[in-house]
Amino acid sequence: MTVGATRPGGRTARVRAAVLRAAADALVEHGFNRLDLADVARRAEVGKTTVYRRWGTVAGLVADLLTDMAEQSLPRTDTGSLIDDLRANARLVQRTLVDPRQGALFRAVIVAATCDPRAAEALHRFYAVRIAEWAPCVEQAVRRAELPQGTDAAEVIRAVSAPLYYRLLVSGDPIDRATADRAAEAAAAAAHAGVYTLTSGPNR
Amino acid sequence: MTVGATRPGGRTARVRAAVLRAAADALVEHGFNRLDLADVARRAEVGKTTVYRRWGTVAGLVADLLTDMAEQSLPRTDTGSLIDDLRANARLVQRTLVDPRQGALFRAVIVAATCDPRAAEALHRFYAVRIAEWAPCVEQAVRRAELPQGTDAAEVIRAVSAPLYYRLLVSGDPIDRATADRAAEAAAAAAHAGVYTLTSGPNR
DNA sequence: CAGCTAAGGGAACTGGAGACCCGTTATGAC
DNA sequence: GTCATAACGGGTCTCCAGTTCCCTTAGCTG
Repeated sequence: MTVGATRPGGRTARVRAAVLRAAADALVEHGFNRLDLADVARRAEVGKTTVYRRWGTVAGLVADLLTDMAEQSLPRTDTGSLIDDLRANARLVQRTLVDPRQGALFRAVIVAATCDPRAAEALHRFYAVRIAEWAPCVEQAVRRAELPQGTDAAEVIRAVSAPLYYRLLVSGDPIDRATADRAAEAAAAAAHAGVYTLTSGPNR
Repeated sequence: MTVGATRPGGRTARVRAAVLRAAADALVEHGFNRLDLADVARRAEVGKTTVYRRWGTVAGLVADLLTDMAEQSLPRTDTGSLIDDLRANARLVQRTLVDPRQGALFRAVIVAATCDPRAAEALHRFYAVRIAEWAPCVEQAVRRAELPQGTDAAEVIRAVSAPLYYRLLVSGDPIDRATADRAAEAAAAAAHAGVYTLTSGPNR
């Protein structure tokens, strides 16, 4: 029974993988708003109809791509020093955004998120996962009494990435290693000053 | 003579103003990638052909809109205290991004910049102007010896905005007044720590 | 291994964004 | 005032993204 059950085996998964890979390629080449689902289908060697039926719109496809991206994660460093961990994180983000393929892909998915609620939700989940992954290095610094009690770990991690994304999307300034290091140092300095404590304001 | 001279008088300027206003309205309502130049023409009560001829593409229109936006500027505060100036700046940005109309417009123009080089250049000019406008309050703090010599004023101002734009575009977290104040305090703390000095790294 | 059906694929169709043509209007020079 | 022409505007055409139709293929079940 339950004849109407879904059928996730073999072909379906293969098609999804091929289409997502093709979608990433196409996003890198043309960007979000020049993306054509027929082109994605051609690259994936899959029927155009299939792409339209399963994902419907460009934004829907990007949302699925983001869900897929959230699942594959990079291990964080754990040097035992807050500033070194933050610098490692900043440099990882910097390398990602500067990389022609990855950088273009991130720009594209961020654009998609501003255009479609599903893509936005997928993007926010993606970053929530990434931030949660790196938060422990701040929590450990608090436990080591390197940072004030009650420091918002997620907020510190966000503070590291923010200047890099700001340059990528807003100001257009170059994103070099020095920028990444400065972002990490700024976040550490602000955290030390107690700016990111949850309960109260800064204790200066 | 120079009969072939351009003709910027009366009608041309009126048309430009009407089209730019209509474009902003349409961007706020539909966002960048759902924007239709024919729809803009209708709103501006202007011929569709005119819009296509003068601006060509959606991105070109947005680039011109940004040029126009860069010209009208808001006066900055000058309280005589770095943290108060930065807080005022942060709150101004916060109010702008949270405002339904302004927030949507900024999202749209940032999206446009990721899709088109001309729009990107216009956006970067826009922010260069805004940052240069607020840099003096940091320079004064340096002169008052509130901040280390050689502090990169523009970088401090960017640091104030970055967390707010990061939330708007990337993480999707709410952008409230507390966020703005924290951004200002973090930038001030990092600047005090010497993170933004041009010549060397941090002097901690 | 047989058959049921979920999922994929080819091809024709359609609607609307954007390009083009050519007549009309208003600006600026004299 | 009048004339040359830059700029506007309505109507029409084209082309392709997205939809629909219906047939084919391949996963699961027993």
